[in-house]
Amino acid sequence: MKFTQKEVGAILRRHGYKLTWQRRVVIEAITASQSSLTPAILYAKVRQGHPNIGLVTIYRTLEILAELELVCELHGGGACHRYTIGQSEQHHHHHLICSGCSLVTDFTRHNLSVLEQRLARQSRFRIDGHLLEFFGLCSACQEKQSGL
Amino acid sequence: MKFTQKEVGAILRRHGYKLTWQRRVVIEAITASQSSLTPAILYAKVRQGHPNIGLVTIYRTLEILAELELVCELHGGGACHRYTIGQSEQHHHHHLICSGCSLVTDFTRHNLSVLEQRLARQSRFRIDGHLLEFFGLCSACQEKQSGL
DNA sequence: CTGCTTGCAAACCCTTTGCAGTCCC
DNA sequence: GGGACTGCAAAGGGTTTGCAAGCAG
Repeated sequence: MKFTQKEVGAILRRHGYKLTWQRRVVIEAITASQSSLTPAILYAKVRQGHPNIGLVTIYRTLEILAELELVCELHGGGACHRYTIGQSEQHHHHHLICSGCSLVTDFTRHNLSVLEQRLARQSRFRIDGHLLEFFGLCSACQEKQSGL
Repeated sequence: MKFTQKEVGAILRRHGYKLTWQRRVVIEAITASQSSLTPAILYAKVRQGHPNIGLVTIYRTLEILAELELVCELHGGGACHRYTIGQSEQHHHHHLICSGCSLVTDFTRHNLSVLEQRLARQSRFRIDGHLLEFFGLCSACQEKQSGL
């Protein structure tokens, strides 16, 4: 399951970070969004309800959330430097990203450890991590496209 | 197999691009490198032998090479915005990247089409592509690390 | 109250663009 | 010789930093 706003806040405080209203608002915007967000988009969303927040705060909050692995950074399909809310139960999940609306769907089923072990053996690498993303068009965006 | 300098040059000309000495030099540096390169690193490498080349030319050449899919853009393990030479025989290959020296090893064995079809069915996405990278330490960098 | 946090402004990348001169084909 | 290409300089966009004021705990 994806992190809830409350969980994220609690983890922040557990790590000694203060829960300012600015951070609450940023966290709310991220957890409420089904899609991936750039700092600029997040800034715009947050500004709608809270015009006094600074862009710098967005960057600094995202930095903390990424450090605590509460958000995931996305890369594929031109989505570089976008963030989406993380998963609370398991770390090993991957993303399916819509190129149209940036909707993010998580999937966990696929296990890459067999491949990882074979690659490590063949290449003599010590493998520390991987990045797996799929991108395409979600059903809503497919309909929009065919309707044009 | 990875593209050779000659192949890249020939493909460029076939697509109507001129083969200037600057482009030759950039292509030589990329094909000769076993690792992934940022524009800045590539610029520094090329400058060693050719101090008059401009950084702008590096960017413009990389743009063309990326468009023709002669180089691959890497993302994982903090390697965002790095490039490595592409593969001539098959398009479907993935990368194993060393976090220490940026060495890139290609692998082709793994087939994601089964997973892709299942995901497409479950999510109702039309899947257009994917990104799969592994990162870790190559054997040389493991030895360096243990020697410290 | 104390020190972390914020917002502003400025600094600081990295990357792109405009333009006159150059060079490949 | 002509049009694509290059290099310089400047503009542009995104991200980070310094600092005084503000606020959570």
